[in-house]
Amino acid sequence: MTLNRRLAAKAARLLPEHKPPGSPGLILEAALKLFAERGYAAASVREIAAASGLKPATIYGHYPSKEHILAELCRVGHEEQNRSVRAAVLNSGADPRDQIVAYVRAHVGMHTSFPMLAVVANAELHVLSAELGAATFSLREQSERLLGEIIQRGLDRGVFHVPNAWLAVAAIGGMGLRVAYWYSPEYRLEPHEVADVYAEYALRILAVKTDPSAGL
Amino acid sequence: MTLNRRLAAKAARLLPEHKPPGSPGLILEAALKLFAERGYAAASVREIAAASGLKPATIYGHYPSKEHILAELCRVGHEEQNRSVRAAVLNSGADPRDQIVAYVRAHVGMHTSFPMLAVVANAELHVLSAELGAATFSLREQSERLLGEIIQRGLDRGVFHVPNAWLAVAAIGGMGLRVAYWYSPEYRLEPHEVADVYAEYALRILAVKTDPSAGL
DNA sequence: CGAACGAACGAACGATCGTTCGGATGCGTG
DNA sequence: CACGCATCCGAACGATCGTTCGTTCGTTCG
Repeated sequence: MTLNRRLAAKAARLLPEHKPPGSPGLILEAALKLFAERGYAAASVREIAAASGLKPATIYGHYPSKEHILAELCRVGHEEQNRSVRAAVLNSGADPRDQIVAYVRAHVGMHTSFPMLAVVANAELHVLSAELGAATFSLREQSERLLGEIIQRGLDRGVFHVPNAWLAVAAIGGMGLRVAYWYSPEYRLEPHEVADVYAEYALRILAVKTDPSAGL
Repeated sequence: MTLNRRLAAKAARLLPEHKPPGSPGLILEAALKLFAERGYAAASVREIAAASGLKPATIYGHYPSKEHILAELCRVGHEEQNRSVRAAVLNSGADPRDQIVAYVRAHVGMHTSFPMLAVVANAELHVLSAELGAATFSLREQSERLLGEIIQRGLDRGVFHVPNAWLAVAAIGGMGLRVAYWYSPEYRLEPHEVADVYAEYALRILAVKTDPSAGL
């Protein structure tokens, strides 16, 4: 179970709208897999090239540097996460409880659907220079603030009960983040099962009074 | 807030009982800081040597390889974590609820007290060969199994209510893990505050019926 | 047909990597 | 003083790193 691998997922996955056509897309996909499995610093441009069916020199015809490839992956990952949770919350009505459920479901869903993208976008982000990471930092802050605002609204309305809104953000965000490392499609658990259970956990953390007849 | 750093902590911390005297201790401490901030692959032996006040060649008089230094840090980190949670649980009586509180408090306490050690021991573990990582893997599995057994006992006794014990382990463990990345001693939050709140969150995740008069 | 162009490549650049080796230095013990 | 022993270091090893340069190739378009 606890194997000597960084994450359980074995295949890189990139949405068509985030994967440019042709060689740039192949490069991005190969880099995603290598960055996720070995880490940015331990993955060489030569390995990325080989995995893309190209030669190292060709990479630089499509990306100015190795760091730019990482920056693109981080941006894409955070963009997908931000887009996902924002859409989910907007579709969930005005009740903070529904919004939390929508947010956590989308957040966890992102980490089960794109585990490699999530791992790279979060664990390798610190490598980026302030300039190359600016877009990603902004997206990350947006998502975090959205969760914070939902929780604050729930507190103001008296439907949530936690001593510290920020600690709830950290706890709910943190447990979702970790999913990307252990989730594998060949698991006994379907993505929606994980998402549903984690959404329930989030409600419990926030001490929402639930219908006892709903059972476990 | 969301700065371009891997973790918020700024100083490496190593318990005296885990820090060998003399140069080996200095090397271990310097490597801890560099591995935590930049990652194992991005930190060079020359940097570790400079930070220890030594020359690169001297490192190899105390450790056979760079990987052995990481292996030692991972082992120390997981040993401290394992020792801490085991002691806490043993001191907490037979009630699974008390055991969960003790476990989570110790677990979170480890991540606030030794954030760099926790980050390195968890995020860089995958680098180690099966041989060099064996001791660490064993400790990690022990800790995880202990948490799983506590939760299972609580389920059997009917004091916990979750649909899936493993998902609860993942959620509770995951939210604690993440603390090491954002916690900083210069925060407004004391370590015990974080630990107490997270212990409460764990109880809520497990749907323990608490005294409503206890407030938030 | 021939000019223009983007994509891909072979080869090499300087830099840095982990690591090794032989020797210098200091110190406690005979 | 002479010795053994551990510590430390200067210098260098081969390997690999990210990146660049000049060129070749196939396609497109006038």
